[in-house]
Amino acid sequence: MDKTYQPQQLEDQWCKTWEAQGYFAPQGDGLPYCIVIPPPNVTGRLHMGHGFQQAIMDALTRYHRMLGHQALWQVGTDHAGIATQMVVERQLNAAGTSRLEVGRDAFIRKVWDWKEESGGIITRQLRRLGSSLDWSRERFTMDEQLSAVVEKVFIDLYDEGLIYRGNRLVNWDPQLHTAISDLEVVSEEENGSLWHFRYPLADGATTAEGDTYIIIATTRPETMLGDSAVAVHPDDTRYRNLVGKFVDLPLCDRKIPIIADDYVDQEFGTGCVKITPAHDFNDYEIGQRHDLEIINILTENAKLNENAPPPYQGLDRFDAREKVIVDIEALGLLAEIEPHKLKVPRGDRSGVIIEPYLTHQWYVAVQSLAEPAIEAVENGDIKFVPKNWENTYFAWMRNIQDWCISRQLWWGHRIPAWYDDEGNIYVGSSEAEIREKHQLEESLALVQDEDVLDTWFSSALWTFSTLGWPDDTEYFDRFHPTDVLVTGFDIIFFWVARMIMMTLKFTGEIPFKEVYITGLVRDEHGQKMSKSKGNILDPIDLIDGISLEELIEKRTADMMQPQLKEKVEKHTRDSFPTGITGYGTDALRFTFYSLASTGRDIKFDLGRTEGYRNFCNKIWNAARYVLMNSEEKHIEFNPDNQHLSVADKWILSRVEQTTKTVQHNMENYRFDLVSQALHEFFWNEYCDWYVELSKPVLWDEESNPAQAQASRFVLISVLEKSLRLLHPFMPFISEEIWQRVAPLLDITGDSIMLQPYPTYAEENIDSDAEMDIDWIKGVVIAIRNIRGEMDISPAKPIDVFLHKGIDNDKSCLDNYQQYLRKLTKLNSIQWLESGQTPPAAATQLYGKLEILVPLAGLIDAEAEKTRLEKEINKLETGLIAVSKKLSNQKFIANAPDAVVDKERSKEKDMSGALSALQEKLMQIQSL
RNA sequence: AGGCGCGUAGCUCAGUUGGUUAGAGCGCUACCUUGACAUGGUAGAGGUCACCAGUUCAAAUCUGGUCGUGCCUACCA
Repeated sequence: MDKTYQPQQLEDQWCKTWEAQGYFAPQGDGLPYCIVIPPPNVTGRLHMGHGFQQAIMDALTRYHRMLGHQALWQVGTDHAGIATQMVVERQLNAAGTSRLEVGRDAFIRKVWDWKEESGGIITRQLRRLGSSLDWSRERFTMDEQLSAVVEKVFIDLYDEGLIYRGNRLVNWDPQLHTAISDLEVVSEEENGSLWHFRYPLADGATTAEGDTYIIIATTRPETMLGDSAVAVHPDDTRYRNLVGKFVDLPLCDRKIPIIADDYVDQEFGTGCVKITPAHDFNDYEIGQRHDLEIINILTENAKLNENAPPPYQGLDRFDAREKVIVDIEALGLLAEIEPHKLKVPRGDRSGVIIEPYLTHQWYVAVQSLAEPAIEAVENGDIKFVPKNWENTYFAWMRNIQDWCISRQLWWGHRIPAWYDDEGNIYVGSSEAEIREKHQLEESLALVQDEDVLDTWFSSALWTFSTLGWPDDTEYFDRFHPTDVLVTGFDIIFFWVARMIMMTLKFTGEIPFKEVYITGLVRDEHGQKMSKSKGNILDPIDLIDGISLEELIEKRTADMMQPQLKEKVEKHTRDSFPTGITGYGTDALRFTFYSLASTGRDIKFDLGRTEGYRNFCNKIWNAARYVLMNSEEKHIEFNPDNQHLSVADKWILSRVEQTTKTVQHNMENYRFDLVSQALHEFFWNEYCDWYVELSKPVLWDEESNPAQAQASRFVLISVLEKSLRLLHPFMPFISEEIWQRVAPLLDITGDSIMLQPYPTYAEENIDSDAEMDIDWIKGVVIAIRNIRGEMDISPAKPIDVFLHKGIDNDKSCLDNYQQYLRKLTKLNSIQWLESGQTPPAAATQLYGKLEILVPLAGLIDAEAEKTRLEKEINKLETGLIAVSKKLSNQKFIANAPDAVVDKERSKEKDMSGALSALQEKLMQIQSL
């Protein structure tokens, strides 16, 4: 083995081998265990959030596979309608053409080409992470079979009346020319203005105060051209007399009514609201209530249409706004311009301001679907982890709106609906089928709906469509409901809720038993990672490493807003002045686990990745040590208990305890605690102590061959077991080392990933051994402490005396002297009987036992004095706290006996130690 | 405006049903290349657990409030 761990060399090869051998497919006849992957965008790239979630799903899958379950991690990708279409459109634009120019069929062919070309990127990245996905069952939302399910679901829901076509206001993206759902709109606070316009009262009416006009306020002045009323509150005495009268709408040559509606807030502005039913969701509602005219003044590009007065027709909405303001001012009707903060709705893809826009769209009536979906979580069939996310789910589900599922795109599942000349709607799987079903004449022309379905519509069917429902139910029957869904809280509404609704509706089953909601990975400053912020990290770059220049190039390429380039470059140079070192997949994965606690934000800390790369190196070198000491040596399997040293028994006990901790925390999805337990065990127990304790035994084999052989066996078998414990989290290094270690134990098997996961066996816990090793550690640390604090060269052998100990201390010294000698470089260690007088020395305590290093020639009495004083001081403060507690009668009376006893013995130990140290201090002072 | 979360060592975070002298990693200081590992070893410094009340024999932990901070939902034109 190489002297240092070099992940790049071994990871690639194992990815390929595992997959080629078919290890990722479910095997055996154990309990089925299934996770479906949240399908990433087929033409996308992996980001840190993916990396994090893949790491978790892979750990779960590998863990269950090793537990003997039939583990299936179902893989697949999503067609990502808008995102993918946008990319291809941009390519066409760059080539000087456009979607409309090439036409629908050719465009869709181009998208498929792009999918073929780029679709492999993300799946290659997934493989690099070591994800044990069953690639033989890879699915794509636009596959024939999945598309058939989409179609069936649409038709069935339509036939049941749960899908309908409606003409209402939607969120319209004027750049992408499509409707989007409420969830795809992000509203951010921005600075704007509130314009106050005077609307003259018609027919000589006046307000209560005698004004001939009323003042309305608006943040979108151009919409006044579509006003069809002015509303006031019915109780508002200022305007009560005006209700039923009219205003002359400026610039429009139109009279519009003044209506009363309690939607109006009397306190805000003047208490008069202009009502534009075609361009505002609230106004639309009011329009419905009062039967107002709906005047659409925009085209689908958000330019003013023929319903606007001629001077404005053809203007862009923002140009129209400027002109309206100028014209109103010219008429002397501009009362005031007030700075105003408002929430501006923007499309999450395009970033442009969304317009409420009246169009025909398809909707799912979700009310009846929502009820059972709520119940499934209420009654515990589906559990969220952490549980508090259930509140978020309930809050949304109980106030759910019908789902707009049509998108004015070309890339996606085309809506299976046809229209005749008279606008009749026919829904079915094909034109031919519809003609037959409805007995339509050949001469009747039918035209298919131009639109496609929201990508989330097909994603909602993902658990059952990927498993073969409804025709090929072998996998569906075995693996559905799936065991757990691993996803981020940002898509609880988009995806999780919709999956629950659709799956219950169509299969009668829940889609998954648990939903593990992960935190969101943020950058080192806690900022959300996004392309426009330029703080995106590609997990592959942390694995392989990347130079600063390449990273800048990557982050600034293909930006939607090129003006941000400079900022992104600077930010990148500040964050990674020397680029990023490659840390390997195992280190990256372990970082993710260590950060996977219950919080909702995960600040990614590269320092931890480096730490875990070092951990890998530690594992690597511990294995080197084991192999170097085992090669060409006789290994006695299952040695007789009598030949096991206390260290052997101890490490066997510790690995057992670790197994228990891992198991317990895996059940609760506490990957942070799992990784902590494994790290702690392997580094601080196996490497720091057990390996060191094994040295004196192995290096002195002649004097006790049976014991050396026993230790060698324990050394190897605990390493082997540790590798199995580690494997779900660090698949590559564990496999690489296991391949070399397993043969020493005559373990047959081609891969660690198919080996059994260690399970807890209480009989291996040995508390006597643990106590004795604690003694050894305690004494060793005491001696090292004196060395360190007294600045004694590690190279200098020293003499140690033990004094005032109890019987156990004496027998421990007798039994474990060789360990002490090896670990602390002793010249001699001697037991002083109670009658013997110790020399002047530096002192440490282990319980009652005094560990003494004589001053002679080594130690500065002043330094020891300072050290003792510090120690005494610490004890005194501790003792005061304990005594105070014990002198409190209420404490004695109320606290459980165990707690009181513990405090009592603590007091005894502390005061014993205190007086011992005080005595030592006096001794030193008297020198 | 409502809802949720967070505030523990310089940094990133643990702390399970209230009972430890409050922990880990990184960073920092000193010493050390000794036969697995300098991607290392040994020792050490560093926290009045945001603040204020309350419950309790006992609060980082429970309750209320304050301040700070982040997110989500709904929005006033």
